[in-house]
Amino acid sequence: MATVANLNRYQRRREKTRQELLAAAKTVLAKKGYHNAKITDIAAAADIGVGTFYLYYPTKDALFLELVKETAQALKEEIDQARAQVEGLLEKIRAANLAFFRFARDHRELLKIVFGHGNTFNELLRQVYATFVTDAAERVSEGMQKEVFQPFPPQVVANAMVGMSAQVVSWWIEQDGPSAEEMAETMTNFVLHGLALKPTQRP
Amino acid sequence: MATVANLNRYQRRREKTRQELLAAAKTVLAKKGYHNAKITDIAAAADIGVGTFYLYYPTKDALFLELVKETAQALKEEIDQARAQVEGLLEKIRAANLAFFRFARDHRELLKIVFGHGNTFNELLRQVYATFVTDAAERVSEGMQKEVFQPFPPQVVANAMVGMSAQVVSWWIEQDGPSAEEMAETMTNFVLHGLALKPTQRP
Amino acid sequence: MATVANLNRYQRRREKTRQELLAAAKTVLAKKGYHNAKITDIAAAADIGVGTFYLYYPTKDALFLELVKETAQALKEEIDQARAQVEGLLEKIRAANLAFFRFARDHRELLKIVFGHGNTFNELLRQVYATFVTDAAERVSEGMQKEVFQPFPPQVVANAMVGMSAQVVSWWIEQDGPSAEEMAETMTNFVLHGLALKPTQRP
Amino acid sequence: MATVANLNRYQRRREKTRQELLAAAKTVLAKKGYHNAKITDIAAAADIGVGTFYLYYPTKDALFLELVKETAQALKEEIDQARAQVEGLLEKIRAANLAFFRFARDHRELLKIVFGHGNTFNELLRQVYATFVTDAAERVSEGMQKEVFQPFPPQVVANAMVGMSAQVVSWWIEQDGPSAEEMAETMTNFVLHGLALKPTQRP
DNA sequence: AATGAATGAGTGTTCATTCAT
DNA sequence: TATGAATGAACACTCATTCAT
Repeated sequence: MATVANLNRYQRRREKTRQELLAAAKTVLAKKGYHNAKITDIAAAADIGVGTFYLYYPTKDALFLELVKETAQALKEEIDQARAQVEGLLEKIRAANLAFFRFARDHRELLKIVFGHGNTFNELLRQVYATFVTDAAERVSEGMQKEVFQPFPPQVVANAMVGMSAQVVSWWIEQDGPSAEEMAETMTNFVLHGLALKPTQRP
Repeated sequence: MATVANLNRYQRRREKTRQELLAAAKTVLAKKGYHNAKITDIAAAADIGVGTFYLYYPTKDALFLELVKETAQALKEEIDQARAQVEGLLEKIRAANLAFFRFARDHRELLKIVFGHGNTFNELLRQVYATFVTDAAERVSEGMQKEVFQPFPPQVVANAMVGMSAQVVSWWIEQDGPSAEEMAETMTNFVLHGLALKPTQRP
Repeated sequence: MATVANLNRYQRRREKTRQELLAAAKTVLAKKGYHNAKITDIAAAADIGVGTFYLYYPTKDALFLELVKETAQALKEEIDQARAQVEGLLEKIRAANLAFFRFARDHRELLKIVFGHGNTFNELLRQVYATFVTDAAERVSEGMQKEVFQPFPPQVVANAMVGMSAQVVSWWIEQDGPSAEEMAETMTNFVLHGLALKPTQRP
Repeated sequence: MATVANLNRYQRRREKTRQELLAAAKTVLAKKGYHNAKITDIAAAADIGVGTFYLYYPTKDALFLELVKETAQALKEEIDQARAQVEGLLEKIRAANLAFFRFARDHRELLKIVFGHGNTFNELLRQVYATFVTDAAERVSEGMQKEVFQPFPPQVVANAMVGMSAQVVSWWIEQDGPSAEEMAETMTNFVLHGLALKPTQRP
């Protein structure tokens, strides 16, 4: 009994500290980014000693890893659940997207860690992407004015186009897969006409 | 005259060294990534002294910045040019995509720098993205088998979907813009039906 | 009575824990060496809490000190006893040596702690000594073949010579005693002819 | 020419710093011992920056290693040379011993590093050894008074006996070699009668 | 008496940048 | 202009020890 009680007491304390640490880590990482967030900062924010940090995470990387993995895991679960609630592939996509953005809305902080600042590298990428997004947005707007494109929010679509291009190409350059021409064709069709076979059930 | 000739000689030498330096930097950065590429490595690869490096670039970041900006600039020019060659917004998109992938094919090294490894951070994101891509690819394949989706290469579409989601959401969480519901709606429509108003001129 | 019984019980418990702790410490220290043996390891091996360790020893050093002193004490007692059993100085030396090696045989673990690994410093010394021992062993073997030296096991004699030299010199460099020449003379004579006045009673 | 001159200039600078660093390291290590000598101390003593230290030695251990190995090497060379100068195995032993103690006299600092303080471990061993040495010295003195032992300086012989026992036993406990009884016999004979076959040429 | 969570001073090492030559 | 030796601030991590329970 005593032993059980003791264990529980220690466990409770540990769990409490763990929670505080995690919360502090989230805040600090979201604000400063991985590289600028020093262990000292995190420990200070959690109001614990530096050494204590290392009772919970073996390295700084490990903390970051857990945070990112946990976020990804949580997001995936939300999406899976949302998808399971509805019938039909198209409906599932709609549900997944909704879950995704709701998750983002509710966990801004976590996502800021994942897409985090505080890194020369990321800061730079952000700028470069921004350039392309701006450009894309103009083209898209133009297309909408001329009534060639659907009336989407141009910013959103522009970001979508840049994001998909970047990801696809960063995957592709490591591949010995399709030719540049095939890739371009695929992407063009996908962007213009989308995934759905029948252009019907648009709400 | 002699002065001019001298100046030219010096200028030529300077320019030559700068080029060698840039070339060496590309190689080293592509191989090791930003964080693992030390100034010493780059200088050694360019066969110049460390001190000399700083005669050409004020900081390590500056070099990286130039490299990335230059890449972005070159890419943008290629795309703009390609776009200018053809008529019609849809055609322009096709042309842009083609230019984009051709550029990627011809400048793998540069792109590897931009999407570079050698960074705990990026390695991690890569993994996380990979998880989502795998998942997405399965859904997409399923939709194609059931003839609900267009017959695209699933890998490509999956990467595209993950990339666009990540970019859009990372833009959105910094915004005070559309609600999660609106975003989800937009993205769903965009993914399903694409940008084009009329689903006609599919080749 | 009850009080005495209680005290005894507590004392007995305390003594038992102390013994377990000491035994655990011996094992861990012998295996890992002083520097690599963490208090946590020792406590875990003794199946007690870290804090409990400090109820028995004020510091890590104190534990080590006790262990070494205890070992030295035990060894000394064995030797003294053995010496007391026989008559004659030469016999006493023989008895002491015998007791010494029997103690070593029976307490390998303790001696390993004293001459312990797990220490950059000691590892290094060990190597350096080994070099000299190897060299000495060769000379000694040569002398035996030429029948200039007694037929001892060369390895043993070589270790003895290196060990005595190291100890003597490390004592001497702190001294303002005999000159180098005198020291050399003494050591040479000691090594060649030994301590005994008459070279008789060799068995 | 210019290149050669440059190289030489840099090389000269490097060599100079290297020497200063080495000298400073010797002093600091001899005074404080390995563990208490911080890189900062050594760098400060050499009047260089911390970073500079690492231009010459990859780690703190490496410095220590080089110092010890170098010392051992130098000592060995001196001894070998001295030995080569004379004929006869016994004479060679005498010469080696002389070289050894002269080296010690001339390089106290280096030897202090090797047998260094500043280490709980060593401090302790020193004490324990001292106990045994004191004891041994008494026995030896007694034997001399009774004219059973040669008239050696008791301190020296006592240190020699403790040193050889420690080294031999620390070698032996790692061995599957001779029995305790054999070891004791060997050591006794060696201590009493020495290495030489004929007890003649005593000066 | 026993526990183990918490502590934080202390240190080896890195590397972008500077500067005397 | 070119060099590379020198710099030192910065930081992650360790672990013996304390102390509230």
